[in-house]
Amino acid sequence: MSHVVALTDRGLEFSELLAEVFRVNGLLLTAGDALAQPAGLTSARWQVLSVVDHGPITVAQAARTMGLARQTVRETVSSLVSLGMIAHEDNPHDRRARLLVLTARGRSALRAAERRQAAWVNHLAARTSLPDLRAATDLLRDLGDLLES
Amino acid sequence: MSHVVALTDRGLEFSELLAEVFRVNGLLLTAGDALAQPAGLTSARWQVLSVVDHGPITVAQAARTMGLARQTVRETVSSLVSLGMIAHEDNPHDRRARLLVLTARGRSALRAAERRQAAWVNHLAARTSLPDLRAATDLLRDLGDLLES
DNA sequence: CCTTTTTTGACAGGGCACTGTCAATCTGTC
DNA sequence: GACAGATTGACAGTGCCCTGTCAAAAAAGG
Repeated sequence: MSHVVALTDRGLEFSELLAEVFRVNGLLLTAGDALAQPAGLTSARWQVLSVVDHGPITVAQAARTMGLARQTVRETVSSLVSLGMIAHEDNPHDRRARLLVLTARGRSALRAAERRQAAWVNHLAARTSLPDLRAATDLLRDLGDLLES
Repeated sequence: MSHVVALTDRGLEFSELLAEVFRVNGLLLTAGDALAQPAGLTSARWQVLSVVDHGPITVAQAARTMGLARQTVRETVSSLVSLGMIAHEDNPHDRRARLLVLTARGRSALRAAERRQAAWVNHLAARTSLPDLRAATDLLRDLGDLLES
């Protein structure tokens, strides 16, 4: 056992969970893009539209809301502006930070994606046991809290 | 309820699980990078080293093993070659596809990362209930299978 | 007020994933 | 052996995430 690293049995089980998290995450991203594509969106653009839909907001505020870097949101916003889905409005409170608003095109793309997503989520959720679902969510939440500390 | 999309109660619970998967995935990536950094690695480079560690392999084979595009692995390999952690060997069976092998530097970086990871996993695993852990893994596995179909 | 600190959008550059394309090479078939 | 199809590494381009830097604007404090 020269190069084998010491993992406890528990550690091994845990590693399997981590692997599944990675796998499901990847599959979810793919599924998200598949849901977004017919609306002319990607997952990232969808998420931005969804945040802007809650009301006029600046890039920096949106980035904080989404837990992303300002620059990341800025890039996505700039492509959404090119697509005519987001427009700028002057911000009376801050001359630097213009407000983002949805255009009609942006709003209808968002609604289309949301309708598709709702059907998809309901379909998947109907195939899962509710108690198991809650238990798994709780465990992941605890794990997330543990990882954050 | 003009713009509200129809999500069942079950669908709502399910959405929470999805949010936790995204959150934990992000935290795991950050943790992985933190584990890799002292060894002079990133998560992606670490994964490539780990695959190459199982024996000489070509870029295309490694990409298939890891479930990534050839080009992605090619880029990471090229940076690892620049770092002196991976070397090329002629492949007697295919003149195009040279074999990748670990250098001494690559091997020691990999071992260092693995040692740190083992300690980290064991530490986290010790703080989690074993039955809950198995249940969550199973649910995610089923969900992954469902998503793949 | 005026100065210091913070916030903001913009720019530059890097990491990691993808797709599409191409020529070279390998493989299977006739 | 020759030809057709698959595989391979390399190149080009895209998306999405990050950090660091900068000047302008806003906010905070004296």
